Amino acid sequence: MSKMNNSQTRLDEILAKLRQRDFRITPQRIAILKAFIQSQNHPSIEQVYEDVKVNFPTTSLATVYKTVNLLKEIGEILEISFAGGGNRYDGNRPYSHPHLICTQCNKIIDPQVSLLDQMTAEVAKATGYRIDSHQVQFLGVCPSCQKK
Amino acid sequence: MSKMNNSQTRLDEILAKLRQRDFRITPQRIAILKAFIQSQNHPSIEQVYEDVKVNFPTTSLATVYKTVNLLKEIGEILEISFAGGGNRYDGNRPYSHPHLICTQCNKIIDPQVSLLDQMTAEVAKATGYRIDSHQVQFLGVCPSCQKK
DNA sequence: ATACATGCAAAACATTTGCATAAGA
DNA sequence: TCTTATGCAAATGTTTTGCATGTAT
Repeated sequence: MSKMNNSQTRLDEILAKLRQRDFRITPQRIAILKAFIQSQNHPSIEQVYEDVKVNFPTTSLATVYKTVNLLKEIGEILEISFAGGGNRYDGNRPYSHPHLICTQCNKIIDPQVSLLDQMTAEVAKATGYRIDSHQVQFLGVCPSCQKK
Repeated sequence: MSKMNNSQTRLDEILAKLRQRDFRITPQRIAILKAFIQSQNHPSIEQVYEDVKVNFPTTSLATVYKTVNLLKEIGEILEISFAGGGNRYDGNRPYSHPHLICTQCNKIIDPQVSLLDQMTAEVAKATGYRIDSHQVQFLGVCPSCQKK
């Protein structure tokens, strides 16, 4: 199962969902979706905009924002907010999951965190809150930046 | 040890740190500090501004922002960012710690999370990152809002 | 007395909105 | 054809900045 096939599958899934909900498939939306799906680097709005403009120079920033909001509403994109950085987005895994952010090169990766469910349960039990989602960010320095 | 004594102690600590670093103690800074320290509710900038204006009506929003930046720089205030909400601040525990946010009434509390250190160590070991801090937010509905 | 802080207004950003036009269904 | 999406520009909201004045030290 190649990366390209995964990307194509994911794109088709989202397009199907848009059709199903009577949203229109436009070249701009396809280009924006591709930018999100092909980026493994949790891009910012601005990065997606620059990326889309390469192949579709007339696209406006407003359309990128509108599309991002649409994708958030249908649950196909995850917004990552953290103190000290602008918003970033994950179009590949649009459900709550932890991120590990290098504060020097701004790279973001998705670590495996086996204790997270247990931790969430602990908090829910201790406080009586119903917990719907979480936002877990670790900030640090990646191996490559540590060498510099 | 009463709450008032704790507040006074915390205020004195921060004032000492400001003096030590040759920042000036102004009535506005004291009022802003008190607003942060007395609020148990992780206030927003706007809330602090409104709070300060009650006793000090000439204070400007710019001064609140400048003071917040100063307090962040000297490490005496923690900025809490999360998707779907503006920034909030914690002037009482200015070090990384988890928050539990009610998405209905916007109340924020600080739960005990015993597994967090272990989780952080797990991530550092698995990825090779040096982890300096974390931002852990749980989003849900508090017991009181669940009843409504 | 002399820096530094304040407060105002303007500027800088980020994001949203209104509306005429273009284009997908 | 008919409605929705786009793109522009204006509006909104938030945070920062420049600068003259006030004030802590």
